[in-house]
Amino acid sequence: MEQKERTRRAILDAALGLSDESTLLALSLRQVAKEVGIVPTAFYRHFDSIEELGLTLVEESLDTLRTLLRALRRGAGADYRTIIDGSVTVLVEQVRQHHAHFGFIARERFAGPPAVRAAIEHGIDLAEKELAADLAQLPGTDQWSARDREMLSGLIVGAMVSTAERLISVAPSSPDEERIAETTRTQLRMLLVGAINWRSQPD
Amino acid sequence: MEQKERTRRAILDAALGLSDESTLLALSLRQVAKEVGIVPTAFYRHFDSIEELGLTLVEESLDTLRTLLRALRRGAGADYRTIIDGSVTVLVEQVRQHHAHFGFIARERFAGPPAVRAAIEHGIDLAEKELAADLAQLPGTDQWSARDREMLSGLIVGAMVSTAERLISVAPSSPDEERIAETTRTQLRMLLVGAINWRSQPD
DNA sequence: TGTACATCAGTGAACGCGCGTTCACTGATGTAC
DNA sequence: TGTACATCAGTGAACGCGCGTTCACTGATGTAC
Repeated sequence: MEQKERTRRAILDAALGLSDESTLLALSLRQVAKEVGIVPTAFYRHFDSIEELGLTLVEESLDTLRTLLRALRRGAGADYRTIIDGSVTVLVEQVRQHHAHFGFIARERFAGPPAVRAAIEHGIDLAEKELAADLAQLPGTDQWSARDREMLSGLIVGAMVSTAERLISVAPSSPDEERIAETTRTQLRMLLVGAINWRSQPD
Repeated sequence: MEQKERTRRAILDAALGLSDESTLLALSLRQVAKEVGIVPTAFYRHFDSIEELGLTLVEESLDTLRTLLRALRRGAGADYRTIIDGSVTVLVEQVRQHHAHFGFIARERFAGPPAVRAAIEHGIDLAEKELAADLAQLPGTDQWSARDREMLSGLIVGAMVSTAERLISVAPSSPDEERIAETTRTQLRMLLVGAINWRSQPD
């Protein structure tokens, strides 16, 4: 019974690894089976199709994303600078540890099978909405319209996503990684300066 | 001679259309030939491989992107609000007219063949650098460090890219399209408020 | 604890199909005189 | 302008290959008594 779970895990890992330099849509069942070391037909003992496997990987990857957001939220309450620095550190750490998952999301978000694309878009939307709700608890933004908070949330998530996309193609603990992290910190600071001064500007 | 050019164009358009719901890596030469209405082997009279065809499409798509940036630059000199509103209008217009090209870039940026990915990343980098150079001519930012201007440029290009990605999956001239445009305008305004107040903040 | 039986993960042969690529070809278009 | 010839875009048959999926199977693992 536990052997079955191990094979299932191996299939998921092989798919994650193989799709790394292409995409789910270009991935064949036989390639995956070969990589795992099972005969092609054994694949069907675990998944109905490559697409179903893909949806499982989306869930896993979105779980990783949610873990990231939860970790960020835990840092709230401190001053802006501390929040930002901490958030970026957590982001870098997560991308380093779950490299394959973030790469998977970046790739399949626009190039995956329709059901996979939809699931990812839904997950990102949800993340933006949750962040927007959290923003309501920060001093200053609590008096904004819900719409304005969603916009700021969109900008922040956008900056995070594009940072994650950059981090993926860079060696862990490299000078490149630190440069990207520092750029993101400064960008988020600039962004929050905008948010703080928002509404005090002429409309 | 002109017939050859027409077939070549038909191949490019067919590839653009077919890759729309997958990616270059999952696209077969025979599918393209069938769509164009030629025999598979005739493909070789125009391209050596699907990948070479892909690189041609990257060039075309990046050309579209550069046209967009040039149009944006023409609007500079006016006040911020006018620049932003005009830029977003141009962006929406371009995505509407060159839907296939922007979709292609979004998809192949992370999921395409390595050479295609590299060409797209290089094109976006270039766009960011050019925008950063333009920013130096605006009052206020001209006294920033080159690094800070690159960061702001990164944020703006990032917001533009993510807006384009959203626009792709939405009907032209729809209420959704207008909603996305308006969100982007507000986001860019917030972002520029941050830029204007930058450096007057404690460091 | 030992035995008899059921379950089911993984096997291996076989299928028809679409793939990229080769090759010798045909016949329309473009050029030289 | 008319003819003879060269070029080369598109054809069609053929190849070997990897694909997803079917099926009847084997033998290890897990369960009941």
